[in-house]
This record gives sequence, C-alpha cells and structure tokens, in this order.
Amino acid sequence: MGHHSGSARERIIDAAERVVIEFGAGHLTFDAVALKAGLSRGGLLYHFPDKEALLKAMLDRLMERMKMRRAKKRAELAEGTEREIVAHVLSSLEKPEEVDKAARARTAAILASGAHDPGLLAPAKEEYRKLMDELTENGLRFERAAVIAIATDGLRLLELLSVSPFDKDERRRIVGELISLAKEEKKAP
Amino acid sequence: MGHHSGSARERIIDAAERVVIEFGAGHLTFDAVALKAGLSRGGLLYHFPDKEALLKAMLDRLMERMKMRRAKKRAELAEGTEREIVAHVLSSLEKPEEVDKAARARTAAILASGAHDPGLLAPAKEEYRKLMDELTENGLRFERAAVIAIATDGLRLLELLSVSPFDKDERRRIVGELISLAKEEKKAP
DNA sequence: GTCTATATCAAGATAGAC
DNA sequence: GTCTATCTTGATATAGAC
Repeated sequence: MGHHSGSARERIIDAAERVVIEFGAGHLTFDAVALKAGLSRGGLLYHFPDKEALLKAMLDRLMERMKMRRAKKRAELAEGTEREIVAHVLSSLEKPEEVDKAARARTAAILASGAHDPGLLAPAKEEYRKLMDELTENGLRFERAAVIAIATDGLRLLELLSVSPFDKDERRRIVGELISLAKEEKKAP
Repeated sequence: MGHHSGSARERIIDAAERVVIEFGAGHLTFDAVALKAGLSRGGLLYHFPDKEALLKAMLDRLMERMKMRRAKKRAELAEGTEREIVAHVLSSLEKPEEVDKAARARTAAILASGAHDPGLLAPAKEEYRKLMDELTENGLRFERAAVIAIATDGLRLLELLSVSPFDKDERRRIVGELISLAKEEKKAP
C-alpha cells in the first residue's frame, strides 16, 4: 500500500501543518501549502483533489503518529497502573513547545479541521474514546485518567492558540504534577 | 459609557458566537452573522467596520463575562485555599455543555480569533496569566492550580471542537475530580 | 442606523498542455 | 506527476440612497 517515505504526500502534509502553525488554522489555503511544499497548486491538487481530502489525510497521520509515539514511550516505562497515562503525558508534553515542532504540528490538524468542517472531527472523537479505554485498562481510576488527559490536551491546545502563559520552568513543573497525579493513585486507600 | 443592554452590538456578538458554534470558526462571515442577527451586511458593518473589530469585541466580552461569572460563583463559596480555583471550575463547567450555550459561546471567540489572526489572542494570554496569579493568591500550590485550570479549559476546547467523548455522567464525575483535587491540597503535609 | 448596490479580491476547483 | 491558465464562487469592504 504505502509509498516510499518522503513522498510528495508526506511533504505536502508537512507543509500544511507548518502553514497552520505559522499563520493560523484560517489561513490553510492551497496557495500557502503549495508555496511551502515547493510545488504549484495544480501539482498539489493531483495528490489531494479537494480540501477535505487534505484535512482527512492530516488527521489520519496525526492519529497514527500519536499512537506510535505513545507506544514508543510506553516501551521505555516500567509496568504499572500508571504506565499508559504517563506515556500519554510524556509523548505529548515531554519536550518544551518551542522545540517540539512535531507536537505542535499534530494539534494543528485538529484546529484546521474544526475551522473548516467540525464534522471531520468525528473520527478523532472515537480515537479519544479508545484512548480513555486504554488509559484505564490497567486499573487507573477513570476520573483521574480523564483529568490528566484533558489537562495534557488542554495545554497543547492553549499553546497552539498562543494563549498559554507558562514559561519553560512552569511548564516543566506542570508536567511533573501530571505525572505525580498519575502515580499517587497507586497509594490511594 | 455603555449603551442600553440588548443593543445592536450585543445582538451582533451573540449572533457571531452562534455562527461559530453551529458552523465552525472558519465560517464566521459577515453574511452569516448578519443573517443570524437579523440585519443586512451594511447594517452590521456600521457597528463593526471590519472583521478584526468584531473579533476584538467578541474577545473583550468573553473575558469580561468570564470574570463576572467567576466572581459571582466565588461569592457563593465559603472562604478557603481552594475558593478561587473551585469558582473557576464551576463557572466554566457546572452545567452540562448541551445546556450551557453561554459557556460554549465564550470559547468560540477564542477559536475564531485564533483562526483569523493568532495575534489577536495576546490579551487573552495576559488574562490567563492574571487568572493564574489569582488562583494561587490564597496559598494554593501553583502546579496544582495550573493543572486544574488547563484541564478545565482543555475540556471546554475539546467540547467546542466536538472531540470530547464523555457522556453526561462521566463529565459530572470529571468535574467532581477537579474539585477534589483542589480540596485535597489543604490536607497535604 | 440600516439598507442596496457594487468593486475587489482571494480561494476552491477544473481542463488540458507538457 | 507537475505545470499554467481559467472558471466560479464567496467574502471583505466601500459608496451612497433612504
């Protein structure tokens, strides 16, 4: 099925994510993407016949990569109740946002799709439900898992919207608190 | 300063918020807003000469109303370390999202501004910083306050993007967990 | 203060050459 | 597979009548 990596499709999706990050979800146009990807509108439209196709591809790759990153992180962690949720937090927030362009890029697809057609986000909702199931699989209490998950994704969204007021050190402490909250659950009565 | 309530400006901002909620931030057009507000494009442009003016007005009203709702909630709560943060959580999430159109509307302005021009969100960032200062004023530990705040706002954003997978009961339990996390801090060693 | 034009432009999408 | 050219629409914004 898949083509060689570094394919035109991949390069175009990369470009689209960068457009959203630099100019905002409302400025994801074929023109801007073509410019960033280094090809013409026509060439771009050969790969993605319309905007919906591009957004769906962005979302699909986003979800795929998030799962991969989480799996990779989980493999580095010791077993335990909190293993899944810690993998989720760290795979999303481990690196400071200025550095982790990939993480910002991931969230970009969500905002761009929401701006264009909220209906496109239905699959993302299903994925989020599955994520919650996995997070609680090892016995972690649902409420605690949910709070940590929405805090993690909330911080990502706030950062992408440039509303997050936290500096690097504060952010590091917040991530630490999220991890603590996950581990605390083990010792609960 | 202010004009009578129910003024044209207010009705237009109401309409704009509803457009974002129903069709997504990318479909906030003068046409759509004029239609919802029950006047013509020309009439609308008399009040808001360009889109930036409309978005700024939406953001200003959003921040003003959030502060008012929080203050009102705080007045109902007993004094204590966690008073401010509990007021924040409840004023944002108390009512289920289907019911609380006002709460969704508030978040709408953020997404719409972010889509149009991320620079417009600079004042929102300052407000968020001030909010964090107030939340920790009573002695609540910064990390805990921040986690609860980003979880609260994260859930709001996920709901507005239709990505939140939680049903009414799960949501109620999540809000309960946020309150517990605020109160727990009192008993810490 | 609200309306109806209308000018202008940006963006999505198609067709066909190379 | 990529390009240029073109069609078409929809959105911002202006001008001026009522």
